[in-house]
Amino acid sequence: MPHSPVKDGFELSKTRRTLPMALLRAREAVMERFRPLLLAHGVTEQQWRVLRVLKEAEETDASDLADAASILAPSLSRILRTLETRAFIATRKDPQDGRRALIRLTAEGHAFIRQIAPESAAIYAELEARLGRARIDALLDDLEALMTALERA
Amino acid sequence: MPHSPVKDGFELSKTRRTLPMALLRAREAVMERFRPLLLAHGVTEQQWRVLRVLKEAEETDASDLADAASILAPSLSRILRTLETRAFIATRKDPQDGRRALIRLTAEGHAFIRQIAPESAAIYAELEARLGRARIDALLDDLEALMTALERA
DNA sequence: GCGTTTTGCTTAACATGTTAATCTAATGGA
DNA sequence: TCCATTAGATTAACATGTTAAGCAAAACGC
Repeated sequence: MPHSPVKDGFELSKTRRTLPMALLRAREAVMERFRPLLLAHGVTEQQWRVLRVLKEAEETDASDLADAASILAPSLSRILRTLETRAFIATRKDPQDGRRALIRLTAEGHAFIRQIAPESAAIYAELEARLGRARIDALLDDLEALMTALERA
Repeated sequence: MPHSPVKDGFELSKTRRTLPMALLRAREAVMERFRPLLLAHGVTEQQWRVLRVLKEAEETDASDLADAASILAPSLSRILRTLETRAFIATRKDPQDGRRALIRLTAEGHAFIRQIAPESAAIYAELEARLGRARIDALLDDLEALMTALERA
């Protein structure tokens, strides 16, 4: 029994023992291991997320991309501009809907991902080795369940 | 069996099914509920974290504060300037170590927290009601364990 | 069909995240 | 003591987070 929850329902919890803080710290502990790799290749964490999502989809519009990468639309606008400058992505207007922007990886974008993927996968494999695949899977399931439970107004 | 992990150890996982993404999305799902409150009171999430940490400590130096609030030193410098302008905190030099800055809440800072705390606690209580106290505690323990397992070079 | 509303995206403005550089105070070593 | 090193904090520069506006295209209502 590692904890003694002393709370009457009207006070703030200990900051450290709250979902937002715990999730933030845990994520930070994980990301810490990937940052050197990303920095060495000159991409931000968010740019890398966008590239990975694009790799998993042939072509997407900005909204789906933003949702899949968990990036807000304004940030995505800037990121896409950057990635287009580096020629990693190509953009076109949706012929069916003039408002939508369709985005896809270029050959350079694919090549860039191929260049980083092995190291990234190796880091993740090291995480799995240290934490255990089963524990990670269970945690991912729990997080998924949490989000499902929170879905609705 | 909700998932079929198809991975040979040399490819990237599906972006959505990774620890960084899952932790980010879960945190976002939780924070979403607190944002309206913080916005209404004119504080950012990070400023609120700093205030809460300060409330739990009589007086701390900037380093401990940054660590406890999971905020990097450069961000904390700017945040403290803002909070000092609003007269929520007071700063002084450590007499024993001229490099350290000691920070504490002012009466206004305490009053501000008292003003928001009930609503914040209510939102958290609603989270607990929806997710179950047991599940949240288990998740917090798992996240703590994850960080412990990742501690070391 | 036409004006209104909604949707997809971009800009703007300000706060924070992130890395590197800087500056001052304390520490260590000769 | 003196100098080099280290530690705590700030500043700088650029990218992203966040909210609010703005803009054009599409959908809606009559």
